[in-house]
Amino acid sequence: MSFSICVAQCTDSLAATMDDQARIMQSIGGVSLAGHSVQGGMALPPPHGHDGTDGDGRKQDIGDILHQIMTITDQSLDEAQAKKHGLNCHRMKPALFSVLCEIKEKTGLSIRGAQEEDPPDPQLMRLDNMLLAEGVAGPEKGGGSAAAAAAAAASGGAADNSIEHSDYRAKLTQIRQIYHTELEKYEQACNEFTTHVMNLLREQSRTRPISPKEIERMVGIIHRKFSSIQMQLKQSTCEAVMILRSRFLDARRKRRNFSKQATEILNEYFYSHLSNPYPSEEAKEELAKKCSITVSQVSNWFGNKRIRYKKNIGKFQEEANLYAAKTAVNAAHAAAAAVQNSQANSPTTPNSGFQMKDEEFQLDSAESKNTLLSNMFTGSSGSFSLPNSGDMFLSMQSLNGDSYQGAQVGANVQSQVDTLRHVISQTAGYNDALGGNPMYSQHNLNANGGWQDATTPSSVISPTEGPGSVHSDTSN
DNA sequence: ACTAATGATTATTA
DNA sequence: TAATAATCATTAGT
Repeated sequence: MSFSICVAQCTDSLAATMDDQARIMQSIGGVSLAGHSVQGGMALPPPHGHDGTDGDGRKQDIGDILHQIMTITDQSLDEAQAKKHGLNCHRMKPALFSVLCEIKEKTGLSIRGAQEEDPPDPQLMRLDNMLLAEGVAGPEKGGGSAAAAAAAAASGGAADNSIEHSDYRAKLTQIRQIYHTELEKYEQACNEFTTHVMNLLREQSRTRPISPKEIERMVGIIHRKFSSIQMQLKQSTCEAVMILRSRFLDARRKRRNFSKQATEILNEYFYSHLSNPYPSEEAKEELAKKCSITVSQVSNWFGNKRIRYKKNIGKFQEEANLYAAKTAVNAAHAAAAAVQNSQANSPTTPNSGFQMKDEEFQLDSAESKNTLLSNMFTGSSGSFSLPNSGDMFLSMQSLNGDSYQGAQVGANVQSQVDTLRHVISQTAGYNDALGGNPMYSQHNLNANGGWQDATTPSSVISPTEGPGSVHSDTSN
């Protein structure tokens, strides 16, 4: 028992100085023997047996033996081996052994309640889960930083974003590597230590009674000690990951403005779908591809744009006009191409896709304006009522704006557009000419309330109210 | 330096 | 769950 305590203490010191195994290994021999002698001292006479009643030579003999045991560690290894051999062959050895067995029996220090402790430590589980989630533990995913770098290189504009990402991953890999090497080291040390202790105990079992169960228990103690060290490692690894993560999150706040081209594309889509600026998932993907940004960036952009547009429509008038004109020109080209091809339902040019969309947009916006008008008259225009009252007529005019665009396109095209419209309306859930993607989300149908009320796609012709007009809203 | 613009994040909502 | 609204933090124009 005392021996096991000593070993446990040793493992404590081991936790402190993992690197100095040899020293610990050595010390364990010394301490254990010393501890043994303490226990022996309780039941047996002291080494030199100077109790006055000592008339018996046997006791002297035992005293000598114990003394030798005590001093065995002070001698060199060879000497000690020889002494040990001598002791083992001593005629008193079996007697001493049986005495020890008896003592052990009496003191009842056998393995009691070996407490098969295996309630998985909740904290350890938490740590494990977190490490697993963060990709530190568990299977290596992806090609690590190499794959990240490759992806960054491949995706052009998105590289900026990925560079930071790969940086993060590189650091994570570093942590991961350290974690694994340390874990391996611990494992190895644990095994070495266990075998060492087991050998030691087996060796000692020749001089004192040690049951296999005790050895097992000892191994259990050692393993528990090592797993507590492991937990420390896991804990500090978790901390490191958390720190890295927080830094990365901070870094992620850094932003870069999208390229002019990207904003152009996004704005084009936004203003040509002003009545329902909610791109479907597919549309988002396409926009993301075109702009070399991620889908979530597209979502962010539209979220921001919608809210900012709605907040201060006046401010965006100029922009709206600009893009409306642009799309009108596009539509004109597309329509012209459609006329030339006179193949309304098999659009092959990229522009024809736009043309269709524009057509749809115009329909939409006309409708939305109508609903808007009725809403306005019933007095349900919400926060925009005051500033928009002036825009009312402009909104009406913007209906003409459509026809204005049509006029721009050319009256002769109008009939063709009409046939197109027919084709479109006939083709239930028609697809985008570009990739067969449905460019309109279902929001088209059910988003009337929120957006269209607030939105007042104002006149393309008249840039009436300047940006600084009296919109009650005060932007930051 | 100050401010507007803008991309991203967070909390709330339907 | 996606959209909104508010807010943060950086960029960019003056």
